[in-house]
Order: sequence, then C-alpha cells, then structure tokens
Amino acid sequence: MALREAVLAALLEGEASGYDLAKRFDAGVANFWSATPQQLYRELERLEGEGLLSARVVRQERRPDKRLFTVTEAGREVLRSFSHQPSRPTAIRDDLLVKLQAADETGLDAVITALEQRMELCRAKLERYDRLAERMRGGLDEERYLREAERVGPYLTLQRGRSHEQENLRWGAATLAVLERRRAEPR
Amino acid sequence: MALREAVLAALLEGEASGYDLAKRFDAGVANFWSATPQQLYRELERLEGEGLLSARVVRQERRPDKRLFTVTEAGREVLRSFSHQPSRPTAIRDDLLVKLQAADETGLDAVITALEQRMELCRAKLERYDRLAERMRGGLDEERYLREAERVGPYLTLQRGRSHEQENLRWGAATLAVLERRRAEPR
DNA sequence: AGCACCTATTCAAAAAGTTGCATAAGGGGA
DNA sequence: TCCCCTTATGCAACTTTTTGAATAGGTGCT
Repeated sequence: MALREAVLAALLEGEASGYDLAKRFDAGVANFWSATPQQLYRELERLEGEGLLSARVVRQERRPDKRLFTVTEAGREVLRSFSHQPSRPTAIRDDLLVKLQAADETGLDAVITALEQRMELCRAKLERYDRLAERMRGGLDEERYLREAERVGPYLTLQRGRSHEQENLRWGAATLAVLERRRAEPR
Repeated sequence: MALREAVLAALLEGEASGYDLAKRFDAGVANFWSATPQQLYRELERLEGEGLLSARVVRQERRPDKRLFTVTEAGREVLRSFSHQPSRPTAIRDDLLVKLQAADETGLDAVITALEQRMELCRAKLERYDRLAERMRGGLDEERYLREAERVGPYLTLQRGRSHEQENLRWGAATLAVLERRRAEPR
C-alpha cells in the first residue's frame, strides 16, 4: 500500500514524467522502493484523480509528448500523515535463499554458481550507488553534506541500498567459502 | 513464484502441518521467505495436487486433527530444477525508507520515532536469530558445525537474516545520528 | 462461568503486482 | 534500407498477496 507514498516521495525531488519515474523505480537501481512502469502509470493516474498530483503536458519536437507531475499541497499532507503511521517490518523474500535453504538436498554446484552471479550483480550495484552518492554530494565530503544539504532523505536511503549490497557481498563471500569447502571435502 | 519452492525447501527439514509452516514463515521470524497462513494452506493444497507433497492425517486427542506434509521424490526433483534457474535480484520495498526519503518535507520527528521503533524490532530479531543459531549448532562451534553438519543450508540462510538485521542496526544508528543532529541544528 | 488465547484449517473478496502486448516517433549502426 | 534501441504511454489478462473473517475444540486464568 505504500506505492502511493513512494511515488509522492520520489516526486519531491522534482517534477517528473512516468517514464522518468520508471527509471528511478527500476528494480536494478531503486534505493527505497521498486515498481514497474505499469504500476507507476496507473498510480500517477490515480494520484492525479485524487488531487495529490498535478500534471502538465509538455509538447516535444522530436519525442512523443510527455506529462510532468508535481506533488500538490494535498499530496504533501498525505506524506505527512503517512510518516506518522506504523511501518510494517520488512520480510525477506529471496529466490537465492530458497535455493540455499535446499542446497544440501539439491547439490551445492548450482547454488555456488547462483551465489557467484548474485555477488557479481551486487558489485555492479554497489559501484553504481557509489557514483550516485558522489554526484549527490557534489564535491562536499559526506560529513559536511549531511550537515548542510537542503535534503538528506534521498542520500540516506541511498546509503541503505549501499549498505545492503555491501552486506550481501560480505555474507556471500563467507557463505561461498563454506560451500566450496564442503564441495571439496564432503563430510 | 518461488513460494512453491520455499514451501518444499522448508519441508525438507521434516514433515510439518500448515500450522507449523505458518510459524516458520511468519514475517517476524522467516529467514529465507515469508508468507501468511492463507498462502501456505493454498500452496500446500496445490503441491499435494501436483504430487510434489504427500499428506497424512494425524488424529489428535485434545487438539483438532492435523495434516502433515512430506516432500515426495517429484518434489525434490522440482527443487533440483529450480536451483538451476536464474535468481531474480531482490528489490527494496520498505515503508520506513519511503518515510525517510520524504523526511525533509514531512519533518524529522516522525521519522526519528519510526527509526527507533524499527531498531528495537531489529534488536529483538537479532537475539532470536542468535538463540536459534545456537540451538542449531547444538554445542559445536560454528567452524566445526559448518564443516561437519549434515545440512548447512538452513544455518546459512539464518545467518543471512542475522547479517541483515545487524546491518539494519548499524545503518540505523548512523542515520539516527544524522537526523538528530539536523533536528538540533537546522541548517 | 467467563474470557482470552492456542491449535488447526478454510472461505471470500479486495488490493497489489506482473506479464505481454500495442502504439508512435526518432536515432544509430550494419 | 532494415532492424533494434530509446523515449513515452497505455490496456487487458493474469497471478500473487493481503485482509478479514468464520469454525471448532482445548487450555489456563480469575
């Protein structure tokens, strides 16, 4: 149910089209929520209908026209009220962990491969996050940025994404070591 | 789509009823997948229908009867084939992060409270994971357990849960510090 | 005796999310 | 020129997940 609020929150960073949002919410980049383009277009429609967003059409010469959305005062109010509601704890749901859970039965090889692939992805994501963070800070060191910047929310959520990937790598390396050892020396 | 496989994987640890599974898959405890009782009962039906599980009814004296499920050879085969399929990367979806993303607009107080509550939950979960891990090891030190135990999958997924909560706490503390400082000294 | 809670399962309905496709215009490379 | 990619949006069908019950016997507490 937080897709509404996630869209509003994302639009606080500035006017955007559905397409722009789709990129921010792409599962591969999203640092605080993920969603598909279809979900976003539907949600934008709804939010506009409820008066939480206002839209304006921008005619473009060499591109299809696009609709840019902005959060209205009513939208901001929804966010304020949302921030007071209890957050539900997040649940783990990861294909890879299911495979690992069953690994003793299914054989270690496939899981080792899957883990290696996942870690490669994590590394790529981590680098991307680092570049993004650097661009956000715009020359300032982190300490100063966090004290002086106008908005820190987006930076802090980005750091959560970063820390998640980093921890994935740390755990992944340890797990890989265990699995490879057991493959080499079965009990 | 991995609920099927998650149920099969969970049942590798031994025969269980829907009710038993519901406890293992509870969002507050689940270390490799989470699901509600309703999802599980439906999935158990389906899996039995497909011959991936077999069920037997156990009459009980002072409790309602229950149905205990076991993974069949066909079920194990499904798991084996699943372990070779590509895993989709996980996406972040967390209420709390949405609030944090919007925090500069909505005010810091509510988010600080939410973060503190979340961290309290994390601490509780971490302790529970630690007790679970200790019980799994059954006296052995981790190093030896991981080398000699018959099955390590469940232990390794538990460790992922643990590392996730720990990282949540680490990041949470740092984030809290930033937010509290900004609350005390607004730019 | 009454109440709250635990075991054990199931139904119905709504909300949320995914998948596949369709449109439409322009850009870039073989 | 043909094909594929990017921008930009949308529909329809489908699956998955969540929510909110209802049932039914038993335990423990006051």
